[in-house]
Amino acid sequence: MNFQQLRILQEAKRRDFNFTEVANALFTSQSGVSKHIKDLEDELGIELFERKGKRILGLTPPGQQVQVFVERIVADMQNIRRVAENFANQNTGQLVVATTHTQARYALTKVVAEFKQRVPQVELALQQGSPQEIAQLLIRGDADIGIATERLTEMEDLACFPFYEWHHAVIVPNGHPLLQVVELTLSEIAKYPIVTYQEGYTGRALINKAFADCNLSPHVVLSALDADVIKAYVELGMGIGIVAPMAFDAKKDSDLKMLDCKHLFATNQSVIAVKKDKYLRGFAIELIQLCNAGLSTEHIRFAVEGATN
Amino acid sequence: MNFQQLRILQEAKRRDFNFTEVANALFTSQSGVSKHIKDLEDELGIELFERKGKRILGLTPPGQQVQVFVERIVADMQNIRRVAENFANQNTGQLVVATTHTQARYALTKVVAEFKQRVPQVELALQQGSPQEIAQLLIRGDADIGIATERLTEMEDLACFPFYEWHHAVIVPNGHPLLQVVELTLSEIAKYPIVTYQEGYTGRALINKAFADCNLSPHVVLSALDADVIKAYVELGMGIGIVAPMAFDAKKDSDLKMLDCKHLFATNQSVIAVKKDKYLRGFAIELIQLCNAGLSTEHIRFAVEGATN
DNA sequence: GATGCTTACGATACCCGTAAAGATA
DNA sequence: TATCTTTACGGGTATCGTAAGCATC
Repeated sequence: MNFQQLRILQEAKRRDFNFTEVANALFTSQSGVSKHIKDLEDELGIELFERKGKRILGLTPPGQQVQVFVERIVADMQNIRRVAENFANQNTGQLVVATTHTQARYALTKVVAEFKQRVPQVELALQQGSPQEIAQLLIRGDADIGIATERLTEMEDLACFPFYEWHHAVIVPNGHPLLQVVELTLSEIAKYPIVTYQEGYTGRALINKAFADCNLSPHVVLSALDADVIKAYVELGMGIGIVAPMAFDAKKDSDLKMLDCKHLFATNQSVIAVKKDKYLRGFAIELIQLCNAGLSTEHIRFAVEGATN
Repeated sequence: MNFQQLRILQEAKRRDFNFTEVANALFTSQSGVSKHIKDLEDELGIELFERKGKRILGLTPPGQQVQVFVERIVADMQNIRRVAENFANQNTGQLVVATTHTQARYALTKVVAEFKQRVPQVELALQQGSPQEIAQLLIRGDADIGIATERLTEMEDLACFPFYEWHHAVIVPNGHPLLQVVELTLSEIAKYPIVTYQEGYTGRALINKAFADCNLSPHVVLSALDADVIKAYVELGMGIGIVAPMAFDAKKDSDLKMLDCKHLFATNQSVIAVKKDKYLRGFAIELIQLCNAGLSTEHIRFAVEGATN
């Protein structure tokens, strides 16, 4: 048994058991992959892959159980490398932050600027995606830190820390009749066509829920991934927008007005997430603390690594 | 990075950083050990061992952090092997049960007999030791299942299941004045010289505590590891014995009488312990269920492996 | 016929062990 | 001086990649 064999096992599952792709992904030859797997199967005395002649269909039951440990071994190897890098080059390296457009564009700008000033040598990569994609990236080990508003807290394998709370706000073009309304209500809002986030993004679920709880079915004429798109269409008069308030800039968005709606929508909790059992380099913890200054290094490490026991 | 290097790291810590011993333990050469470590240090770009010239003193801080992951990787390799064996040879293999004399001699006899009948092919090894030694064996992965009365539940890295409960009993030679006493009390017992278990064994702590709580300081004339020794000296008239009741056999021990003392000593809880994150083979779970029929396979697996998340 | 797994084989690199050298107590 | 680590070197083995063989779709 050696590491290459385990890496191949892991990659095989991720590449849908196509050994050719596995070989490419690991920069080696098809035949090597094939042989490594055969060797491992011989050594263990069991078949790891379900075969139909020379076609691989999937994992056998023992193969599935083995896979669980393989994943952890490969992750731990990376942890060892990360520990070493952390000591060898204190403040150089790569940090991959998986996040949504809203966070990257508005909430994280200050954090990123501050981070770059503190550890300029670190190559910071903002990887954008949906919350589900962010979770995937974290769990597969392709991203170090995930930041989003939805779904991350539900994942068993992620450790989450609070980032900040916010409420959706309504944006309307200048001179819109809603600006005359004294007490804004959901039914008032529902009278107008709405432009807001796609399902699964930036608290859209809470928007749906707020209306559903009042038995209202608003007319969403357009949904988009980010507030910039939403604002553009609101400016065009396609409807009123429901966005995250940090996306509104009174100066730049002078053609629009924002209406506060704290009382109408439930609280959104943006969170910072990390895969459990992952070794975090010093600057990764620094970034988390820039997001939430109340988190001590010990607390973060314990939540992430202490979960082992 | 390869497995041999990690095995060497692990063994180095266990052998107090004597590379010569490490080489012997792993059936390889000194020089190989040295080179492997150097290679790994070069690859990681850090020193793992604190050196004074050519003398190894211990682990560097990064070395200590690396060690944590090394331990888990090596354990997971064994888990993979165990999964494979479990599927390859359903009911053959080895099962190491670490336990104390009391459990091995009295509580486990039925369990072992039943187990041998069910899976005769499994080589069952009863490894005797103190509760502390049992915990060590489990944590180092040298034993699969631990059974004892003390200290195992306190260990963070062990998953524990209840086995059975019991209370200490007093044994006296035939015709002993204590047999005339109607209501047995601790102060009555404390009048006589006592023969009982050594510190750390078979609930001795609870015996001490019971007397201490009553401000009594009994005269323990002899302490021994097991009840057979204790009974022998009670028969010789050296004093009265305090033992686990399962050690008393009215027929065989016809020279002795047992006095029930449920009301005098606190309850002892015997437990079955397993190292967390360890893959248990089918017959290991079977043995646990023979000890405690109320435990489902799923419950056991979850307590041991599910603790990962 | 195209894709994809397996087997065969030769070159290379890696690992191991013997032996000598260097360092520490 | 005895113990223990490091370095040097040669033999053996395992790994890798090219290429050919052969199922599956």
